[in-house]
Amino acid sequence: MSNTKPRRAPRKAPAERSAELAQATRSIALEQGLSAITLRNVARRAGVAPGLVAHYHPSVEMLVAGTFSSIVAAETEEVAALVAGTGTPQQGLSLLLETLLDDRRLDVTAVWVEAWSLGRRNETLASSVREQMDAWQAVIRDLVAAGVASGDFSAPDAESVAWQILGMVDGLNAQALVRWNGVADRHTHLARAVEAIVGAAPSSLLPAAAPGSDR
Amino acid sequence: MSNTKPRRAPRKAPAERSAELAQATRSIALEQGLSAITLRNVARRAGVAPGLVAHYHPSVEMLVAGTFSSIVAAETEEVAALVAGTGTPQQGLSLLLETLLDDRRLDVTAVWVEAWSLGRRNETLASSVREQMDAWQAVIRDLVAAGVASGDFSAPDAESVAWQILGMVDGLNAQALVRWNGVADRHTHLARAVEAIVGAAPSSLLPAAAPGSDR
DNA sequence: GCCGTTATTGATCAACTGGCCAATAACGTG
DNA sequence: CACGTTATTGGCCAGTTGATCAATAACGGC
Repeated sequence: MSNTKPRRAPRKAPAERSAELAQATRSIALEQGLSAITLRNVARRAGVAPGLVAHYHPSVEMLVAGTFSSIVAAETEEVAALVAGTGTPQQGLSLLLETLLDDRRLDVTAVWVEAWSLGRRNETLASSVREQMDAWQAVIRDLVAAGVASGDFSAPDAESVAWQILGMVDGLNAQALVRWNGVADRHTHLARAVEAIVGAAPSSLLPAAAPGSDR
Repeated sequence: MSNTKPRRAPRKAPAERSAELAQATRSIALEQGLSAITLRNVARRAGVAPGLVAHYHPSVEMLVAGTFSSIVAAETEEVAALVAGTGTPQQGLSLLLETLLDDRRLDVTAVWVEAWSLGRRNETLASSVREQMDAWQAVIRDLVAAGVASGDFSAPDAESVAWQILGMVDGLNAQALVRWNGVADRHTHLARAVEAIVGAAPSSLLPAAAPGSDR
């Protein structure tokens, strides 16, 4: 009753308020897209006045770029950590492909695709996009290089092959964004394609056999 | 001197004016993106008053969707015709991959990527996107099916494989949009990957040998 | 407890958007 | 030649956007 109209947001430490705004902005980007990041939208979700958002982020362009980086960097680190816990390079690469094709990451894919477009008019964002693409490529490249070192892969150029794999994954995900239920066996086909370009043995990148079949 | 201020655009036949507006809109989309399609932008480029654009296109949403379809359908037909003129399925598929990775088509790729994002808020556009993706997939699917029929390919599911190839190509192109000079040997890697998923002989999809080497 | 610092507000501004419409003028049919 | 049709205009409206700023109020050091 009494707080149906909270006239003024409680004063908070800048670090705390800044974190709140960042979280509000991230959730908007994931739910409605990067282009839904406006001073008023962010302010409404955070429960503050529009001017306060501008106070913390004098430029919306930078807020968009920072939010993009925050979202995708978190995913990169998460997947990299996941893959780092596996044994052989084949298992690592297989798990990486399986994870990236997971439908639950479609919201992040949407952010990627929108960033590619918006980067055309927002140079700050474009720079962030290139940075984050480099980070992704490095994860894959290291994995491929490890496989080459162990003799499991035979790709002569891990750098180039990593870009190629990244591009394929992005394309398949973007496609799933529009035609979510179109393709069957995405993972199987992708695994075969990746085996070919990294020079891995056929079927060596297919998902681990069904649980219980080898025990 | 006399025509520095043409007060009024000459009255033209509706079909002619409509074609002019369509051309103006297409050029804007290719140069500045689909989101630059506004009543005033189109009017300025066509040399008419903003109201006239609204007169011919009561809904901007539909104008955007129509322009998207016009641009990408032209490309699909062009490439389909090009491929239809080749001999074997291998040659056709190889030429298709080579053509689609051509840097000169980046402006069309940008339109594709933006359409994927804008389709989220423009249902008319989203519908057009699905339609044009289907058209692309059909071209590839027929090519793969022809190869299976001739015994050159062994893909069990041309439908699914075609979607996969389309996704890969789109992803690599979108990547080139941002990192235009990043990857070397894009075509070679892609050809290997496609050979694997269509079940073609190794190197059978590489570009035709250097002129003179086999003659 | 006083006071400077600053977090927070809400209004305002210019610039843009799509859509609408009365007025104008050029065309083709009669 | 007259007249109805309609291509074309330009202004208007309500909505959105990012940015700015004076006013307010809460915090923390003294």
